[in-house]
Amino acid sequence: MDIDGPRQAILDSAGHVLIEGGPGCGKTTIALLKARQALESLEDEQQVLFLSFSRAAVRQITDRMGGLLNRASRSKLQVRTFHSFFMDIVRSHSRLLTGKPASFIAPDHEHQLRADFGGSKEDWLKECQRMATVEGRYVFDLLAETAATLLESSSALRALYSSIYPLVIVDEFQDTNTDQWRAVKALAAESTVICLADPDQRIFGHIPGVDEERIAHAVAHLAPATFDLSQDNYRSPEGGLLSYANAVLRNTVHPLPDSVRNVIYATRTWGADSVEVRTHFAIVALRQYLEAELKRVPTLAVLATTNALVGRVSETISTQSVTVQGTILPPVEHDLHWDPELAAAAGFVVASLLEWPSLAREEALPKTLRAMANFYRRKLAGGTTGARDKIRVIENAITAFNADTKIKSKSPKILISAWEEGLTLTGQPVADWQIARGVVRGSAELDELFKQVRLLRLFQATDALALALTEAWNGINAYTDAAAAVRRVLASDSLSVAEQQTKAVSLMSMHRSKGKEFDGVVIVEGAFNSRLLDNDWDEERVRGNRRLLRVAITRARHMAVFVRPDDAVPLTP
DNA sequence: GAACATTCTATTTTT
DNA sequence: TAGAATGTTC
Repeated sequence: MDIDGPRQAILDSAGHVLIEGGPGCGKTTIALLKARQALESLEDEQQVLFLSFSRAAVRQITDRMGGLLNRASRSKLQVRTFHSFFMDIVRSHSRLLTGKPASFIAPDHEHQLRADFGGSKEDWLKECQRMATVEGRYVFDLLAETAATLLESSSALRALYSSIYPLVIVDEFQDTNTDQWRAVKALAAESTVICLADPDQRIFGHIPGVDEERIAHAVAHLAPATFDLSQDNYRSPEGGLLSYANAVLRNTVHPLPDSVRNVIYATRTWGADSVEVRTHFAIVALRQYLEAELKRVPTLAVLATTNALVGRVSETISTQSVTVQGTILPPVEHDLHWDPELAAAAGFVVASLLEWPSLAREEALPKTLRAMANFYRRKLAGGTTGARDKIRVIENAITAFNADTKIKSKSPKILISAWEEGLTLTGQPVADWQIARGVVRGSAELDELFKQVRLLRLFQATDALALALTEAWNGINAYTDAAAAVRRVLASDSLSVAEQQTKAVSLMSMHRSKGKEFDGVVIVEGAFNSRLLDNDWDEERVRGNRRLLRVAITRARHMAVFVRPDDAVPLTP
């Protein structure tokens, strides 16, 4: 990167700084250079703090750091998520507020507690507050608020953190929520703050506390030196992708550049011409094209507005597809970036089956049914209200089973007759897993479980699972405590794709793609939901989706392919 | 009380 | 297409 006029001015400025600019303009790079410069004048115990939102973003920044900073500098630059920074503050100082040592409630545990608690959203928030103040137990959502309150209420604490971190860099500043901003503001009293922002990448406005006016707040409160790098583009300088993305954002006329292609499907057809198969086709074609252009294996992202559509595409491209013209599309190996908890919950049901041969009927079946009820608890926590009925039905079945009265519902009946038939396991984990998985079929509920369990493969869990199960094999006919063994594997970080080497093809929601980049992206639009634009939407929602589209298009370095229904609304006039 | 059939509707999320 | 809401049948 050239250090031009504005960049030199950033390096020379002494007070708070606001750097604005679009995707690929080099905000992060100049911030890292600024950090490198600041590090030279720091005392031994002082560090530079770089705050971002997700672990994926932290990793991205850390990777970038490698080329710019030497080892000594890197160790003095703390790149962290807001959550981990706030968690440290709460852990170390929350006694000031509650007089109790702090402990934390992890998200999956919170889901469980939430499902057991029942009650409305407001009641649950009150309960979280109560757990925090009375018991010193914090759900993750309360970390920012608590840390901000601590920093605001204790000048000694502010002084302490500002002395350790004289320079604080805040990434994606436009999406900070009220509490994150309160904490930053408190630190800004004595530390220098650098905000990196792009108002047009504000795509989390729907989250409570995220405010359209955030950048204006910062300007009013910090009076920062402001720099605009929006003219620069280091990501896709030749392809016209950024200028097309900006035209989509502003709804202005723009010719379709060569680096943007459209694939159209018929709204009312299924099977060979469905969105999923057309997307499969687009992925294969784009991969082939870019591989020839770049002479290497390209990285691709498949993006949609909803996780549901992303999941459907994942399922389709996992197996061979046949297009309407009869072209055979091979399965595409890929990473699926989304919450694996539901798949894990389904996995526990299959795991419980692996214990069957060594357990008594009275023990085995309730265990499996409870695992099934837990699967629906997880769904309930995710917002599917219909899951409540399913849980009730399963619990009724457990009661009836224990009382030896007639069971009415279908899924428990299927499981019971599967038990009667007996399950023959071999000691080979992979084969046995498939045998057990095969039992989970035949009713709407079991089929749904089966679908979810299949997704576990996409979280790269199979190797770890097989290993854990090998150890759990009792040498005769069953896996001892298989459910617990599987739980250990799935609960460990082995499922978080972020930690692993990424595959060439990644599937995720557009929101998740923020801050990442790929050689090519496939942007998928659904026919019934997951629309990119819709004439029925109000202006606010259209503006929001145009920002989201700009983020999605600019993830690509070389090419973006749209898969859209034939009645799609044009992106530019 | 549970299953099945019918009709209507349709964001986004990190730790 | 999936999910929710509602109605009908056993």
